[in-house]
Amino acid sequence: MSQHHPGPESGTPARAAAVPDFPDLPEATVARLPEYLRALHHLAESGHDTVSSEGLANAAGVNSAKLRKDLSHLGSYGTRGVGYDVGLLIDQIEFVLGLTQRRAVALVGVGNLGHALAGYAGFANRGFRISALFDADPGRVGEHIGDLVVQHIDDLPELVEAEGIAIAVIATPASAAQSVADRLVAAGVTSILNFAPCVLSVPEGVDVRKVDLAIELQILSFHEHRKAALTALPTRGAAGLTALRGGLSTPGPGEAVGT
Amino acid sequence: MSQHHPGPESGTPARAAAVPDFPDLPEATVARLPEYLRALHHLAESGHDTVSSEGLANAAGVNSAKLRKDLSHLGSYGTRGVGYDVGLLIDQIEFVLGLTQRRAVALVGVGNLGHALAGYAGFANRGFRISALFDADPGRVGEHIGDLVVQHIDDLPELVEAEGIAIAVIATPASAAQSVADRLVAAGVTSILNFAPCVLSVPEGVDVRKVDLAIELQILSFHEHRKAALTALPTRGAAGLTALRGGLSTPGPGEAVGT
DNA sequence: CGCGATTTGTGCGCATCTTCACAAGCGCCT
DNA sequence: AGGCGCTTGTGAAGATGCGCACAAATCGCG
Repeated sequence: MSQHHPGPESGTPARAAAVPDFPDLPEATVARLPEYLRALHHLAESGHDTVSSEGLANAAGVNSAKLRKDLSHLGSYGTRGVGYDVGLLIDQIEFVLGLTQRRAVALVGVGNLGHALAGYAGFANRGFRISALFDADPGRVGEHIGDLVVQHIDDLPELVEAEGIAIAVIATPASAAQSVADRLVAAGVTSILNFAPCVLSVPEGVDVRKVDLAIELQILSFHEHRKAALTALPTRGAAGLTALRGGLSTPGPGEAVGT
Repeated sequence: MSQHHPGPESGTPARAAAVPDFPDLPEATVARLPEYLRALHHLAESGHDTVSSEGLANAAGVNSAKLRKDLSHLGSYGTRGVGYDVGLLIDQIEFVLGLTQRRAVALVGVGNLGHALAGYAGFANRGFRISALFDADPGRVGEHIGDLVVQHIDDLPELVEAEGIAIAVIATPASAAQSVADRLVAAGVTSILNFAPCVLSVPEGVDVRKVDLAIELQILSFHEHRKAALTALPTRGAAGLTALRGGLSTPGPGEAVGT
């Protein structure tokens, strides 16, 4: 995974326009690159050297035209008539995402969810290293989780500095989240992943992404409600119900609905 | 969600827009309603009876015009010159989201993450009840978590039927996720929240939402990379760096960077 | 009873995102 | 060498979403 991106100038011919490599990608594209990356690693492990846009698009669950346009923003790394070089594309995407070196991440809040996140192998496998755990509860400080020890949140500044942490995860109750965010920012953290169900207010220049598990379920609930209304009401809707409940025998060509 | 059909006229009356209670909300609106709902409950607990679009928009972290447009899709539940009735709005949103009755949810995969999700209070507080836990590992079957007992996944069909489960959460390793999804669909589940880092293929009519924790971090990593490039390069960029790292003393009026 | 202050609901232009469709490029085969 | 089939990269059209700005509606007050 820690493959090196091609040398600054050597190797491939000069990047079109890529001055210091900052293509200013559309947000929608950025959000999909990690999915492509995961699919590419999977392909690489299966022994594929090249892949067509159609093949990669399938593996990533998107439309092939969209995938090509996304990749075109990174530069021209495909070969017409052939496809994309899997290894090269992995390197390029990892470079753009800033994953050429493993990033240190702090995790604040070692409760129910925090414990699970601290032990989640998916982070370690995909470019990150949980470098420090924090909690405000003195009863939890000192606890060992994996090969880390829970620190008191007052020690945040020193550890952020020492470990070179720029990204933090908040897994505290909502009531504590804003205060924690303030302290993280004060300590120098510039990106926050927030699992607490609340809105965070942070200074300009700090990025916040939010994951709210209940919200995801509520969105699904809406669609359940809608499906129920559609199959119950329309007189000609009987076919709809049959299709819904009966379609299970053909799990093949369905569509996964993402993000 | 599940595939819009571009062919408007033929086939089903797809454009029939308004089923009595079904406003055909834009997806973007649906995704925000839960956030409004959370903010409204918070306001209600603080004793507010009414709230202006500006106030609610602040609490939910969105633009007030956007909020008004979102709510207008539900109908006219505001009073000009006054604002929105908090209680009424809560009822309306909960109805549209299908939360008027607590929904039963199945959780498959009682590993690291699954344990945390099973114990997550946020589900219970916001319209859901985890009604059954499943795992494929016989070593885990029978384990007590909260007041539930882990069932073997072979018992899925009976319990889905008995508990009236329409929504399921997948918290298994990626390698098992597709197979689990197939079995869920076969058992009658029509909405899936997938925590496994892989693309699920499901029949039409089944909704899938995906939460990939590593992807969220990778998106943040991209922005970190970009910020680093921007502050390192421009000669006059010293100011930018100062602003970034030094802005901590004024955590007040900042903006959360979303979506 | 009418007026001004306030706030909703929405029309409209702009931006972003998606999808189609096709020319240009590449490798292979004859 | 030349033609042929395959795949990329992209222009353009369409869809969706966003936010401004303002008319319409309501309340409270003199």
